[in-house]
Amino acid sequence: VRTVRSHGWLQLAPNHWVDDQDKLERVLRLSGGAVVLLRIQGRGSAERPAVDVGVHHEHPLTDQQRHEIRDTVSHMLRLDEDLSDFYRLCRESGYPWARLTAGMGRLLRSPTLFEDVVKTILTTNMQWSGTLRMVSGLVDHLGEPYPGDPERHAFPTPEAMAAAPAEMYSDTVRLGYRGPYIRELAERVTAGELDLESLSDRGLRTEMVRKRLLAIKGVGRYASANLLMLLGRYDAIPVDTEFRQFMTKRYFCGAYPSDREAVAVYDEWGRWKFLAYWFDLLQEPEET
DNA sequence: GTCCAGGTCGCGC
DNA sequence: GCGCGACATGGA
Repeated sequence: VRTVRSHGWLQLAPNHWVDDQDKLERVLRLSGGAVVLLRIQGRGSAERPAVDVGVHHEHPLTDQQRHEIRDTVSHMLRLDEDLSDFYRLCRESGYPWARLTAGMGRLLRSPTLFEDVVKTILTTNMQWSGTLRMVSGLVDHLGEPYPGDPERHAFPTPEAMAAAPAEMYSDTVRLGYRGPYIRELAERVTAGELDLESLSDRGLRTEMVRKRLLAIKGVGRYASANLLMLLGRYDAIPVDTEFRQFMTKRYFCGAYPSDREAVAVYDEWGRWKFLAYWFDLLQEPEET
């Protein structure tokens, strides 16, 4: 479970991790409608990391398409995020994070916030296997196929998800009570009532972004904190069963702390609370 | 069968 | 603000 969690987003369709090659594959639908297959692989050293992106497409790519892919991959890997302040705090605190090296801490995210909101809602009150099943169902049934291998699909657009009949969610993908939440979200985004992607604006105040996220049906405290984390705002910790379990064991000798007490452990980390927790968790020896 | 998961909503207080 | 039951689904 811990291992799964540490690579969680990597496992959610249409992401596909090729284990023996340390490679991330993913079908991507470009804004113009072209559907391509990306193969993303790390390269270079720890000091000078680099990323190779292989693009598979029926036709030669235009410059605009190249730029879009470059921007998308950069967004997914958070190559533009500056974590140097967090690394500095780690050094200063003397925290025993021996394995922590520059470059860690860039948790994978999706090309769009829409996709991440959908996925986050599908993690709530659900075991990981259920999340995998539902996300795969959405991708397989509503995502556009990649022409080179029609078995593979992109993540569905809000339009495709809004246009799908309600039975698709209840009977085929079987989202349970989350179906109406997901459908309403897709409808509002499609109708232009809700501009999720504008929430990526770094100029917005975090409180403001949180408020907008909480206004989405199906997004509560945990989900909003998780989404803020995906947006590069680490001051809130998604308090879930995993967090509670870890904190109980790691800091409270098996006695259940309140959520408030547990979160307070990381108070000194200020706007980096989540990353502090994250590395704390990763440091913990793996179980089986 | 029963319990519950990487919670949230809609109540009533 | 806080406590509580309901909630679809599938896995343990």
